[in-house]
Amino acid sequence: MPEARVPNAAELDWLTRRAVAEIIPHDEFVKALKSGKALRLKMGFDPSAPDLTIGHAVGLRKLRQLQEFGHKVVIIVGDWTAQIGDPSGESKTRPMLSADQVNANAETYLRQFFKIVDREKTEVRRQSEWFGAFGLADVVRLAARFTVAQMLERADFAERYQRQQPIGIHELLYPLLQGYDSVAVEADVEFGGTDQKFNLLVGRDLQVEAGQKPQSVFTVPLLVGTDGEVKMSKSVGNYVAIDDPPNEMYGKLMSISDHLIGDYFEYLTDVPDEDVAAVRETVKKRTGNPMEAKKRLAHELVAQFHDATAADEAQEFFERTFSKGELPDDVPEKRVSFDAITDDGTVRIPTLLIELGMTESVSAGNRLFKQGAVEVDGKVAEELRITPRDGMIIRVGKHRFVRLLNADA
RNA sequence: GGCGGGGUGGCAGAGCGGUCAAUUGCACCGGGCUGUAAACUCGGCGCCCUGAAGGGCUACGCAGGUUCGAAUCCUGCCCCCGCCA
Repeated sequence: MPEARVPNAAELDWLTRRAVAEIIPHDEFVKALKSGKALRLKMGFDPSAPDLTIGHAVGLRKLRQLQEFGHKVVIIVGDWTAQIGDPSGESKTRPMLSADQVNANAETYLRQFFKIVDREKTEVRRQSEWFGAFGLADVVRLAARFTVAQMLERADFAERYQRQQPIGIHELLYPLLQGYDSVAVEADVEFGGTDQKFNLLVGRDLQVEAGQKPQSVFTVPLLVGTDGEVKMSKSVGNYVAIDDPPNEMYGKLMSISDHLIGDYFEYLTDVPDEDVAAVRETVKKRTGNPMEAKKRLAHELVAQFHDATAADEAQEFFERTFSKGELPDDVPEKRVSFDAITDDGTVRIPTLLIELGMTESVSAGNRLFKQGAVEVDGKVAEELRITPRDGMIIRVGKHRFVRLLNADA
């Protein structure tokens, strides 16, 4: 039997409390950790939306921590359900995907996944391995294991039922399929956000049915998005992507609501509990500038998802361009043919902005000009037509700038 | 199968023959204030013609029709939702 290192008291506390919402049953999980057996940590994903946000990172970090003790992650590609999609069209989160799309998405997803999780200690499985051979009889047999009342226990089903909103029969099936995945891979623990609790619990029942030891359910808190209002998600747009480049990631983190700072530190960094508590206190009582805490947070996270150098540079970039309003060291350069865009030596600003990819339409460019948002070489443009010059700096708004180069030269 | 409600800009949601490129809120963009936080405030927010005045084009599920004129009325079609069976 593969062995895992047994955590000491402090480590155990860290693993089971920090960035954890709930562990069911808690005692069993702790016992398993202490047994020294390498556990199979299951997590599934839907390959229809392959972009990972730092919200996902909360759970992935936990997986990584457990891997450090020798446990094994089993990641399941939900390829089978993704190819069925959602025929009712009720849910936009389950479009029907072709096999090629699924593969491409899965690859993208895993590339990001392994930025945090250790590939060497991970087993990648596909749902189609077991559902490919499933027949109608198998599905009915699986469904027979549950009652309508049980399904209605799930919060969002209950809510929709009460509000008399439609619930597709197939939607009732998805939790069962996900639960069956646990049987198929013989999971010891399944991970997910708190919104996944019900689905994760289904796995336990099915495992018992199949004569397996039921998995523990491990839920992590849902991260609130940068707007400070609702759960971070790509569709809402209030997210920081794991793949965001350093400057962008740093900037987005600097713009989060103050009241999120504590949670972000707690869920996404290894900063000690005392420090997190101190940050919360500072923000709450306003004994210091929350901006300083945010800078530390942003630096921590950029270092984590990129590296320390990138974090330093992003911080420098931020301070320079936003705090001081200066130009950054490396203004992006854009080479444009002056001959092609000019008319007796001058060019209209909207035309130029489109050429530089700084705006979409002439109308939009005109608006920006009228609003005084366009700066040429550090001065607000007063005239609609300007004479382009090699090396000229064009700035739109507070932080979009380009160094114009003549492609004809 | 019967009865009723509805499809409008990224979303929500007004308009119900001209003054509607379409009220309003959210989101978004720009200016101000600032800590690229929140709050606030001012302006903008289809595309194009000469930055304004002015004009043109496309747009209110789809296709036709009535009318000088339709998002608004009529006909057909498609789709959604609720109630009853």
